[in-house]
Amino acid sequence: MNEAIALANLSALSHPMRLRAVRALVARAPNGLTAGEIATSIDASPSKTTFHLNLLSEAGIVSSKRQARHVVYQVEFAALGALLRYLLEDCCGGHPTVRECCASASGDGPGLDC
Amino acid sequence: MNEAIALANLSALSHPMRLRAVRALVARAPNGLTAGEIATSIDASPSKTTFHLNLLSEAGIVSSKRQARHVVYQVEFAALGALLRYLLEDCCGGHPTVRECCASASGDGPGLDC
DNA sequence: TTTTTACTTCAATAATTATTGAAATGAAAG
DNA sequence: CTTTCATTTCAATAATTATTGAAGTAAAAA
Repeated sequence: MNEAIALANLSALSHPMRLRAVRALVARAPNGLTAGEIATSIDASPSKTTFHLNLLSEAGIVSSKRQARHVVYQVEFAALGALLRYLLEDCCGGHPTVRECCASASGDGPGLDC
Repeated sequence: MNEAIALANLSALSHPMRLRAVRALVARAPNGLTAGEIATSIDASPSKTTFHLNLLSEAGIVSSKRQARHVVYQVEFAALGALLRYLLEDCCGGHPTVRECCASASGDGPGLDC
């Protein structure tokens, strides 16, 4: 992970349709969803969906493979993990406040209002 | 944290100057930096710097206060923590792969290549 | 109280990003 | 081999975001 990749990742996630697409894919992991299913779930036209999925794909946040007439998209958890790690470690300097927000998400730390 | 705030946060971070400004502020936390020092450190004109700092400020990622002739900016770690938590928990569903990338950033988990 | 320093605002322009809808492609079914 | 389905591509347009530089504001120094 480096600045350029992190920026591409952040840009890719910073659009409502794309963030929703990612969440839909997370909900259906590890099987993924077809482009058409994603289009339906985010209520977007086919070309719009392709446009946004391409950005996510170029950023490495999703991958795709053709299956017969469908194209199945899957979320790349490792890419998201790398982005979060970069933000936490390289951008926030591993600051305790930030680290504890991530830790408290797993229910083990003290309850913070993150 | 909700989708709209998360999107504003992601947008705010997805510009090279803004991400660098945040990193510069993290490096100087908790004291912060003046607008002029930030401008110097990211090599930007005064108005450009104000423009970008305003976006970060509106997103809640930085705060500012006037001190004599200077305006001192500080990074809001809680906001960054809330964003990371939202991404980890609400967007990634707390998926182990993502969680472990954050955990391994603190050096305690198994070494993953995040 | 004029000048200097530090920063912000504003309006014009440039650049990037997003949307639209029609045409094209790839793959299977008839 | 034509048709249908699923998706992508493309070109035109719209919308948003970023840059520029000049003018304005706030605070302290001269």
